[in-house]
Amino acid sequence: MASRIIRMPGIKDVAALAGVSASTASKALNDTGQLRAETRERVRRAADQLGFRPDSRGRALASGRSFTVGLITTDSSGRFSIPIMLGAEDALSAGEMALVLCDTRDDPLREQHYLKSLVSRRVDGIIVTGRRTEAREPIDVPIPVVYAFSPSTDPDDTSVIVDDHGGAASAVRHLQSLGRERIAHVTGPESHLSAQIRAASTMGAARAGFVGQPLYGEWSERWGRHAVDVLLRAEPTVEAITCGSDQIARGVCDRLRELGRSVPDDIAVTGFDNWSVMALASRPPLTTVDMELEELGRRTANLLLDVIAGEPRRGQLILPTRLITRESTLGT
Amino acid sequence: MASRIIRMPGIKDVAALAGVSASTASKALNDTGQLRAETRERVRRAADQLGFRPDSRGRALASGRSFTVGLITTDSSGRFSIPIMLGAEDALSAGEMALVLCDTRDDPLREQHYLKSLVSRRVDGIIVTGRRTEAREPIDVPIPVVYAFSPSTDPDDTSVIVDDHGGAASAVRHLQSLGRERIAHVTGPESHLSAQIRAASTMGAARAGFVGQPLYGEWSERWGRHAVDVLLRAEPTVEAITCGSDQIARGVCDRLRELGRSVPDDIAVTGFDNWSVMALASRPPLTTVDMELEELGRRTANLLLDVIAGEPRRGQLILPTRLITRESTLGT
DNA sequence: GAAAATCCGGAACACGTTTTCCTGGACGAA
DNA sequence: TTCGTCCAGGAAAACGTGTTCCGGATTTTC
Repeated sequence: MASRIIRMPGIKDVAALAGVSASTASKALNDTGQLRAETRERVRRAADQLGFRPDSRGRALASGRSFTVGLITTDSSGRFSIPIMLGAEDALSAGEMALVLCDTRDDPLREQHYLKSLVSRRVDGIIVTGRRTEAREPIDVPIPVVYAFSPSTDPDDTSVIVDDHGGAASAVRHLQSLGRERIAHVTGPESHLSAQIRAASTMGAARAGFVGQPLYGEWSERWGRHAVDVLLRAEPTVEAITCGSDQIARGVCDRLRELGRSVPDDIAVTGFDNWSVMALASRPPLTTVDMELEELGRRTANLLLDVIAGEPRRGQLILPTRLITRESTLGT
Repeated sequence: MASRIIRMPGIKDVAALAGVSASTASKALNDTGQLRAETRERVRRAADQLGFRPDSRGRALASGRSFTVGLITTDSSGRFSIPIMLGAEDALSAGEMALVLCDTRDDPLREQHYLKSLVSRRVDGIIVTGRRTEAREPIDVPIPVVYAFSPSTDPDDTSVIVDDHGGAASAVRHLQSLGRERIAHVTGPESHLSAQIRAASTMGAARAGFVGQPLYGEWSERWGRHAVDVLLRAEPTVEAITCGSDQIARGVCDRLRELGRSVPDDIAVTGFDNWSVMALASRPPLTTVDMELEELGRRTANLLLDVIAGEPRRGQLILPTRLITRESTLGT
């Protein structure tokens, strides 16, 4: 149990114990000013002895910075924003920055509430992230902002986004390198930008080998299973299916197995997301495109630190994806 | 783009614009002291006009509180701690408290680092949560702490935990109410406390109807599928299988279907977690035990607020689970 | 009409740190 | 000796609030 709270030692207590003034103690602990080495050491020992931790509220006030950044996410369930968050937190904690979490639950009112709160806290910067890859309206605050995953509609804002285009193309090229030419694509709702981009990019990379039209549906295993029936009826000679998500790909694999088609011997399958609970549990495990969201979070945080330091990097930074190859294309 | 950062208006700017002193402005905005209504209104208008947001660093310093709580989690992937976190954040944001996120990634060194950082920030309180239900060593800080999901080993600490016992029993009672008596149990590693408790509780509730021994394995679909083979060989007359997780239950359903057994007509199945990506995608969708982790997060946060307010609630608070019934026991 | 009560608002301080400026002493050079 | 230089450390201000105390002005009471 935490001992009864008395009072935490302040720098004045340290100074008193070391027999110096508060300002001298500050200099000693921060390696600044002109002090004898012996004095520095004495102050340090006093600080250690008292378990002194400088009060960052005072420091924040004096330095004009709060050493805090806010993370605004609209994605409560967090499939995408959680890894981004963790990456950002990782990068920030290295620099003694803290990250305060604000989940708006897609409610504009809550978003306003959080923005006011963050401004009130004089946060050094804000990271904005969302569930979709569609550009979102920028937020209006007199504080450095970087957008992650969902870019700002203002091209002058700083955004870090996933290379959906390259990701989809990499899956196709991988299949082609395995000798598969006749490629189909099953993905989510056509209203989703990421579905559109992945589909367009797949068609572009597959060129003449692309069979039929992209099959738009929903981001679910059920749709993946159903799409297989639709596809095989129309295009029985298909050699590979790239999917817009791992969920869809898993449904595709399940249905193919039920129909007695071997994956990948008869038909190779790829997913998108590298969502381990889907990609690894699928039978067979999925070759899939990893968006490297944690790295995206790290990059976003570092970019934000640059902006805070006064080196604004305007525009969109597009991060590469990584293709993870597994049995659904390689076999055992 | 955020307009160039000039300087945020302080309370002195508001005061100057309203033609009063800073202290008067403070009183006007905080509804304290003795002021004419007219003066109050004038100050408020000035504040609005300037878009004044009080600097919470100053406020924190003056009030002795930071209006911030830290959340320490060891669970980077976040299956369990994410909903807890969101619930806590929800409860805290209502009280104008911010939540700073600290993911230790199970590294004691990082944990120490974060603790120092939180103490430095003079956080008002700390929530500690983990991946397992095993009790964990308490943290040593002169700040109010509440443990969520993973209780503290010190029974005098405040912990909020899930009623694994009641959850498992509720699934069994549900099956019994449907006329199923011969019940088996498939769960995770015996080394996991939650697996042990759920198994013991299942056996206790099933009484004479319990068939064989609990099947311990791993938290995976693969194990669920395999366990079905083991179970049916030894106990062909089983009427229902309760599982220690939704992943296992999904594997069980898949294997039963492959073997031509109908769920639930031949054998009913229940899961644990209500992890929607498993429970809803399973064929059929799973009757399962929801641990209500978001509510747990909310309760934890509110408890912490109580402790901060000086009303310590010692000991373990065990929150009830909720049984979600779906087709895997009810049929269509 | 004078004393007392009431109301309004300002000055000063506290919170904990960093930073700027300044002073007193030691020392070397002329 | 005297002046200048350099060094070690202290005093005070600054950051932005909230709060306590106090004085002046207005109203009430006798």
